Amino acid sequence: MRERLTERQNQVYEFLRTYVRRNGKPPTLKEIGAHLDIRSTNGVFKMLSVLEAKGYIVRTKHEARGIEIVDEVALADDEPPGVMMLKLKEGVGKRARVMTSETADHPLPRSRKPLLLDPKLLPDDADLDDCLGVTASDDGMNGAGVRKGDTVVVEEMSWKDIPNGAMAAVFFYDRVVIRRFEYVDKRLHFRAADRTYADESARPDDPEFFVIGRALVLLRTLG
Amino acid sequence: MRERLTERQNQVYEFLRTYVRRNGKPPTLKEIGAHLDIRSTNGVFKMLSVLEAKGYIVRTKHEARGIEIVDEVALADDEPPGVMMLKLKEGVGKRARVMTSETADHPLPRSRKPLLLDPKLLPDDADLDDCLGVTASDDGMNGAGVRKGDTVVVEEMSWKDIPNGAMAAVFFYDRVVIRRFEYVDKRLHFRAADRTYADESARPDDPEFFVIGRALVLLRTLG
DNA sequence: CCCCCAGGTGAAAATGATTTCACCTACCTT
DNA sequence: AAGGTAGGTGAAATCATTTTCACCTGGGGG
Repeated sequence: MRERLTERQNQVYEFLRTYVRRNGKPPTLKEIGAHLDIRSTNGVFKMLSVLEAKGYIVRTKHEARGIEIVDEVALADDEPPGVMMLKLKEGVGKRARVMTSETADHPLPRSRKPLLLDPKLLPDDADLDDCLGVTASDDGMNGAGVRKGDTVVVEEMSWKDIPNGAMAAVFFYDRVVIRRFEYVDKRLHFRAADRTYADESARPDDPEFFVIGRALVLLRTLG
Repeated sequence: MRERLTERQNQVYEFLRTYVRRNGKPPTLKEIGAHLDIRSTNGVFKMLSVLEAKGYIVRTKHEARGIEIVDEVALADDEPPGVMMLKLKEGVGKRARVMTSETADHPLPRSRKPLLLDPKLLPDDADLDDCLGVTASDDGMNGAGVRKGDTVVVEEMSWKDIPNGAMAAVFFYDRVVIRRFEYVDKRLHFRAADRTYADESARPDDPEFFVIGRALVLLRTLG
């Protein structure tokens, strides 16, 4: 396993990844600095040196944009229990923000494999930076067309911001499921769309139920 | 249609594409020259100017490796009755080939709006260049989780290459629908997954039934 | 025959980008 | 309090790349 990155280092790393995906080439030190508010290219330079030392990137000396991102070979036991990291293609000019595990109230295990998704598929008010993909782990929303194994793009947000009746991704114990969300009588309600699955409800502070966010897009591999 | 390239120009263009795919970034003028035996970077510079003028690349002035390969999406000007063009992101560089109407036996009206899709979602044997997105126009596959309005990524292919039992996108009269495909008794069979929809069958040469291709991925905007 | 075009050569000028140098500031640990 | 680590500032030095300038070449077509 590679040495862990600090939050700041991870910000640089994630910026590199999104930049490359977006622009087809690595950024310059100046661009990295501009996006992460590091005024001196040397600050960036040192940061990259650390990333290289830890094995996350490889650089070529003196080469313009001489950065290569090293692909992590996902270990079997490190595999995501239903949550993967989504990288969204966005228009030029928008700033990438990194969602670290610490940002969420719950530690969400993530895959390092990004998925591309066209932002046109998302509603305009969705914040691209807060989106991630989860895998529905049951057939509780079969009646609404969401099946076990489907990938669902979720905009991470507090349950407070999810409108009643919207579809949400929820951490139930240790699995991610999709449910119709409702907040009534000071309780969170998770309604399944299948008779064989029971509706659930919980107090907002119940640690066994964690609302990841609003479900936006469904992706399914057919065949 | 873009102006044609001369042989030499095409060599440069193809080199750009392969370089980007292999290295995750565009080459420098010197590198291009080295591979194509052009000693002066200026020779390369002019060559690139031509490619840009003809619309094959876009450059950013003064930027190191400031080359982008342009995907052509030349399409009919009328809006889609269920078919849109899909653009697939491949590796780092963008790539899309236009499936012209002439390629298919049937004229497929297409939207000008490309959609990005991560190739990881597709099976390895699928040819990215043959993929396009269609909109399911009925609920005939509801039982299989495909609903009216869903976007389905289809790999264009002859019905001869679609395995029995696979999901396929089919042009029924004037609408695109998804059905389970089967070729039995010298007839094409299209089976719905909903009792309220009848199964259909047709002779291979029936002009009213045109098989667009194999259904690979489902995309649905939730909400 | 002459002119134009695709393709080039070479070198110098002008930016872009990376590296090095010399210090600095929190914060955490011993 | 001392020392290490993560993250930074600024400017100068150096190397990388692009762009411009001036001029060359060989094969068509009028």
